[in-house]
Amino acid sequence: METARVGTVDKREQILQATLKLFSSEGFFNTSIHDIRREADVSIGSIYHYFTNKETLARALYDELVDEMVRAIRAVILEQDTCQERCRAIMRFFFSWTDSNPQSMHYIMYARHQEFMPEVKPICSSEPFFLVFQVVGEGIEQGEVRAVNPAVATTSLFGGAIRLIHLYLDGSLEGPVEKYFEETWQCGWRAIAAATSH
Amino acid sequence: METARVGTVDKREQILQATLKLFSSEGFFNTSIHDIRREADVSIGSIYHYFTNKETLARALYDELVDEMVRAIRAVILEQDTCQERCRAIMRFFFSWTDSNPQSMHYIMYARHQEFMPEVKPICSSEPFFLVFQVVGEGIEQGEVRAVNPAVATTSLFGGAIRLIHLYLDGSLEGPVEKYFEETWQCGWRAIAAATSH
DNA sequence: GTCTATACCTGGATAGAC
DNA sequence: GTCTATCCAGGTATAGAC
Repeated sequence: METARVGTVDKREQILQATLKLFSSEGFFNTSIHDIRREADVSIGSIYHYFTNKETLARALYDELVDEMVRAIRAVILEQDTCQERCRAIMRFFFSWTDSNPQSMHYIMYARHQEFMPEVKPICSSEPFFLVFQVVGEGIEQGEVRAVNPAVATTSLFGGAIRLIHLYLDGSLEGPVEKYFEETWQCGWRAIAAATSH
Repeated sequence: METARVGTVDKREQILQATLKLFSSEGFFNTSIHDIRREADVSIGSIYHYFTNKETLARALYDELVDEMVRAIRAVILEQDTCQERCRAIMRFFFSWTDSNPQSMHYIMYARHQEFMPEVKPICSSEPFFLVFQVVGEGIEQGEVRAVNPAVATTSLFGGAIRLIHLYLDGSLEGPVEKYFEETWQCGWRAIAAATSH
């Protein structure tokens, strides 16, 4: 962690950036260490100095991005009070992050992580999704959300947004994706809102 | 196409079945031709007799499954009259197909096809999804569905279902997935139904 | 049409100089 | 810490017998 940061950007970060670019556009398996070496403009030796192998590199990148997402969701939960406000802010974050950082979103949401990181839990049962699941679960308890299965409620609320983001990341939908936010949110919330809420 | 089918199951089919099993569980890149050879209990020579290369094999499997899906959706469209009935039947098909044929569903919906079939269109812009898109679009024109962006309407209606199916295929949700159908459908339709419809 | 044996090469990882 | 050169396994695809 305490690598020198003298003037030039540190190499570790350089490598991670190149990796993100290539993994998100070409995929893990279509990206060789040699490709990363070229893109990052470092030597193979440096890559293996900072990361023990290709999988570790993928994993480090994944963990950083998941962490970033978790921090954002946690912040939202602290700032907002009701389930509705929290979910709305979380969905907005997904949209704005997609526009500002499509590669990160692509890598985190789209890649089949288990195919190259056997030990990692599927993204849908990882921490960010668990947080969202909890928020929705509380909404059910409070009566803000209709009494349906919590998994169904969560997927029904966010499924549309995620699907739309996939469509965009695929190139099947023109961006910026934020312009679809309001409508998507309205649909999602309508799907699960308790009768009193709308 | 006109391969002999004398008594024993033809080898082409044997190979496709083995491929489906391995690709859906291990992924395209983690499955070698040798693995397929072993699983299908044929020789490498046979595989290359029926398929020019690994990518062609993946593609043939993909095309067959997409075709099956398209036929099912087409049948639904013929049988049902309203947008609501059609969408409900299509969603039901997704759920029941997931239960009866999880490997096919996994391969068709989950794999990052573009990573190994560069020329294939992303699944969300492929024919089955286009059919669904059309059905929803007509629903908007007929006033059955609220006047929102058609892409938003389609993803809002089916996003929850697809997400839930992913969750199940990931092993994050216990099956059979059909038990979640009714609730998921209600949420999905509620998301986009015109005011008069419910 | 089916098989085995093998050619060939990509690409992950290491060695070791600086 | 950074680099280049190199090793070597694994995997796709082919050759050619039967």
